[in-house]
Amino acid sequence: MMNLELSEQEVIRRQSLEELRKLGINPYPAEEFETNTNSQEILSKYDADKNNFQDVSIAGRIMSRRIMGNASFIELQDDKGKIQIYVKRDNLCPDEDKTLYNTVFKKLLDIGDIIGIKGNVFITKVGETSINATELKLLSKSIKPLPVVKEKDGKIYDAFSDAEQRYRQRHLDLIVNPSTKETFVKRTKLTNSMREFLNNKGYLEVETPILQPLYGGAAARPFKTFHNTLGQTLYLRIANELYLKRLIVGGFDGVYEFAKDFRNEGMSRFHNPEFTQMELYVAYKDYNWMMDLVEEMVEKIAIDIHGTTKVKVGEHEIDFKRPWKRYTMFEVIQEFTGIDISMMNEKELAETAKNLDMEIDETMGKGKLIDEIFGEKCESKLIQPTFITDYPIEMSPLAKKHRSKDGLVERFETICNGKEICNAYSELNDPIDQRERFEQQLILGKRGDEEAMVLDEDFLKAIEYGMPPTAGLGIGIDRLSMIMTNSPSIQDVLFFPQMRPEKKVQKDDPAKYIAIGIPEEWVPVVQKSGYLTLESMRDVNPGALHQKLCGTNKKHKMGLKNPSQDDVKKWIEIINK
RNA sequence: GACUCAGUAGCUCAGCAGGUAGAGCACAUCCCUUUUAAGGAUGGGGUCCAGGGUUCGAGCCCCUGCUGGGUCACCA
Repeated sequence: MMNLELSEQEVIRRQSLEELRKLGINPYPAEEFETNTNSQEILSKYDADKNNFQDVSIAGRIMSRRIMGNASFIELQDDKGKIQIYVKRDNLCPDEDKTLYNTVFKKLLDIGDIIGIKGNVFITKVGETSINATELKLLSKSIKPLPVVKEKDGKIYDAFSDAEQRYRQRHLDLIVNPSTKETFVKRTKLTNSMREFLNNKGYLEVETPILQPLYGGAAARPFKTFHNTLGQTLYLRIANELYLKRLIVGGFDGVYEFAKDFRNEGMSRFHNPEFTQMELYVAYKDYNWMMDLVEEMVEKIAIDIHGTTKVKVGEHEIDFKRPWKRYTMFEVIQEFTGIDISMMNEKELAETAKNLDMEIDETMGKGKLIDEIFGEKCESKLIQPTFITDYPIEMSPLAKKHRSKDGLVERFETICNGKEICNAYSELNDPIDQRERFEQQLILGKRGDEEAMVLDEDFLKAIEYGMPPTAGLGIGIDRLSMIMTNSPSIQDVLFFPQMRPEKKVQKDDPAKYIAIGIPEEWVPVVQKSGYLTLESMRDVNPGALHQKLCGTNKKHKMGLKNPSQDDVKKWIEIINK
């Protein structure tokens, strides 16, 4: 009997599975299949004159098949790429028994199956380096057909491109779209390169709590959870800043963490509810020093990934070569608007913003207005990596007051491709000042600012013991990855971006059908005919239903004995009772 | 959250002026036998996202919802 839930191709593959078993072939063998090379190595190092690679063992997934009489070609894809396998009947089956070729290979294997191949490398008439298979072993049977993508001269045909499917079924995306794999390899190179850089400087990689009794270190709304044993509300961290600073207080001079942070806010091309930041704190340094470090580090990353400081991103070429431009906030605003706002008071700033066609409201203070003008008129125009320094104090409750400029803090952000990629301060280590800044945040919070920071008594206590002057940095790994991989969306650099869960179709349990007298074997037929719930059958015409059911039975060659019209009528009567 | 576009075969996509649902690849059967996104022939495969409405008749028109993309807003 056919399984009505499955597509025709799935049914055929399951049948193949059974036939393989009948032939004594385990479609899911347990033992190791030892490989001694991979596609990339063969393609780059095979040399016909040297006659190397004459005893290779390789494993991977069948991506295409061109089957002919007694000689066929398949494309095998492994971790590193694709290579063509030449399968000739008499090479694979030198003996009388040709079952492995005629039946197993030709009939029972499919695109998507994972196989092991042993053989020797040669170059075909057409000039393609290939493996002549002398052994073929099924390693895992695929019972769901893969999207089929073809490619010629770098041109992709029938691409698997539906964004929803690519994100929800990332495994398929990875199998079928080599560029997806490349993106994630680059992302890992990026973090490896950064980690190597920081380790070489002697900084210590640490881990700090993700579940925090208070959330701090950034302005954002948190995810809230509950610990049963402690009977306590906990928050997923929005940042790890306050914990890393405690470690600086504790006497580490340089600590860093690659941190997954969580923010309960909107999602977009640039925002995922969980994202990765690298935060670094170094004692006895200031923000000027940190700018030098960022330049050096990101330049190295670009070279490690691309072999050059120049990276193509969308329509732009971004050059990470040091030194990068540095502007103060006031300078950059003057550059892009022609207006010097450095001496303006709140009223004048509001006036200026209005003249620049910006929407403002009364609640905006001086700092917010400056930030808005920058965000609106400058940020998106900064394509090459650029440091913006000296932010208004209102926006930065954890940054040290500027050594010489009133009303500002020692803070910089790095803007690249029109987006912020890092944020850094000379960290505030004056405990009295810090307390006052928190208190100002509390006032904001009471006024309804949901992102205002909460006062962390434990943290204050820690820095009261004395925190050395410290430079701190947060760098957005996802955003930097987007730039380094030329990805337009954050979803492209996260293996499993957050998605709304797929809604399941509502379906009644078979028992409910059986309870009203429908024979068990008819339940799938009824559901296949479109009646997924008993309720949906309430108002149907019994005659029509009878016809439909018999039709489904016939169409799908179920071979069931049709119910009588009376039977069907009775079912509906029961439902309507 | 707002606006906007989209959802049709396993995959990529057509479909019109409302009139029996199409192509290529994939799949099956047969022929060919060193091919390169595609050798040839034949064939099977659809809840046209869901639910309502208009209509003699809806994949198409209208309404509601679901899911996704894009832009904007909050934000990194």
